[in-house]
Amino acid sequence: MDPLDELRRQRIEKLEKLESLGVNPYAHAFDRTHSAAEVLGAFEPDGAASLTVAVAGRLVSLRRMGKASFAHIADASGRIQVYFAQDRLGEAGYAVFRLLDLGDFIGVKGEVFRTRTGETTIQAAELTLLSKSLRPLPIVKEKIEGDEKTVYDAFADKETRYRQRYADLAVNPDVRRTFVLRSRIVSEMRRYLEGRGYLEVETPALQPQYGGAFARPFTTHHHALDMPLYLRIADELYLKRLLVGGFEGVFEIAKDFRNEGMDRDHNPEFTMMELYVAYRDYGFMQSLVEDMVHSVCLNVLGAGTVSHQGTELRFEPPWERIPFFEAIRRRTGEDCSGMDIPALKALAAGLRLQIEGSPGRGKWLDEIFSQTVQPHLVQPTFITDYPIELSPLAKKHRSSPGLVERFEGFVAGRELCNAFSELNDPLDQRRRFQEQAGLRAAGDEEAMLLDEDFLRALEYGMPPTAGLGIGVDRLTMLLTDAPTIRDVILFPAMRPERSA
RNA sequence: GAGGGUGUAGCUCAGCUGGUAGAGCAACGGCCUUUUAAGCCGUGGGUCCAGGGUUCGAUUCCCUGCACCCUCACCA
Repeated sequence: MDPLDELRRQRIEKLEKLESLGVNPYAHAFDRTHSAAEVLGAFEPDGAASLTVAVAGRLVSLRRMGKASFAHIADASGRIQVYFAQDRLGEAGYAVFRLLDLGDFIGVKGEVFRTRTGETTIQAAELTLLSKSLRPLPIVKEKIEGDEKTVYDAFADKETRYRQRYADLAVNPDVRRTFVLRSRIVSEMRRYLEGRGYLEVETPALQPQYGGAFARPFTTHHHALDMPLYLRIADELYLKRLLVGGFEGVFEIAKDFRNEGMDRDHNPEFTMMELYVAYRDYGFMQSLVEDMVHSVCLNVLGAGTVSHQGTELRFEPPWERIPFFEAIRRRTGEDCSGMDIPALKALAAGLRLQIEGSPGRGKWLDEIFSQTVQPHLVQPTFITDYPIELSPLAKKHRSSPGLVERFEGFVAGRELCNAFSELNDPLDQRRRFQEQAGLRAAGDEEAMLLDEDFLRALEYGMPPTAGLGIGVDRLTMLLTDAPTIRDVILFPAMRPERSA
């Protein structure tokens, strides 16, 4: 027999014994009076009144000693010790206790006391089995000495932790904490924006034509309409349509899907917050971003700085602003702003950079930037005023020809956000799309598609608008000190498991 | 996509130069009513990732495949 099956069989046998004792191994509900943490907070060892509580949780440690035992149960708030003694529970109750396994969910009712060694503990007067666990969780022993917590043989196998996140969460409280923080980060962003009058909206994830970013899409097929559909790679073009419609400030927090490589910064589906506001430009948006991110950091972590992978990141505004070409000049000593493709190619060769195919000027510039500048952008920094070739949806710079009013925020060498004064000139937008069509014809699979409906909307008229996209996963990585995006996505994309 | 690494019990890991595998925890049985990595005595548990090859013999050496991890590339 499969050894795991043997462990499961033992537990099923116990389950059957429990049923024969009249115990329902899968109860319908249990009324709690306290969480584990609340018991610890409420108990006054020297208080005159006794404290009787009902708590529920998963059995995570067990020390059996004949007719009395100690155990810990864990709920979302933490863990608390429970003392099971036959003379209190009765023989029938203790018989049920004997059939419990680590991992079972139980409810316990009883008086709180303090043990000889000083640990606040519930003396179980009643025990209710809430859910029998049939498969051994990698529950681990812990030793707590003062503030020192030692975990023995922690459940650490990354593959299993990602594939079976439920087990990871059940066993590793720090993982739960990360996802609580993620929720608070999103919640704080939402609160920040709602407090300033922005309207949260939902736009299509299934789109007849994708756009708003450079990426290959996931494609699917609508049977009833017998037509291809694409999962969105960005929200941008739909949100801008809403400004045509008269909304003056909208945002959307949603999944985007990009059919590309995966690494520690990329998951094929990821969460983006996009924001568009009328009558504003990218300068306004810079202020908004630095203020919002600082505010989120402050409200979620209680400080405006965070330690990320050993580096202290300081989010207090203002963030440094460096124009794109200036940033390259500082790193390479070269001013690329006037360079044509051969000159850029020569510079790239000098830097030992290579690009496959026959890239355009934008691609060369981007490559030079991302190799020479980006890794050095550790503290929050805005790179501003990008070359127009890189930004077909951004408005031309008001004073510098060849540039657009665009900025990207970088933190810890990673792109955090992308924003611009939105292009609202429909004739210019059409020309930019046509340039993209040219790149596409030349083999650039990620070049943008011309979107006639979007152009129609722009022709009706879109007010001057500032737009923003922030990577929610990346922001979460920064604020939770996560080294990889997989640590901030509950169920990250994985190759299929070998059939078990 | 390239290079490197890893894959052994439910979990964490040993296993030197080839001779069909060990530990701790978990599990099972026994003793134990204030323990806390509880303790003591005993027991069971393995397709050594998969498939080929070399060999008398492969967990070990070679090849191929798969998964995961790291670095680089791609993904601006």
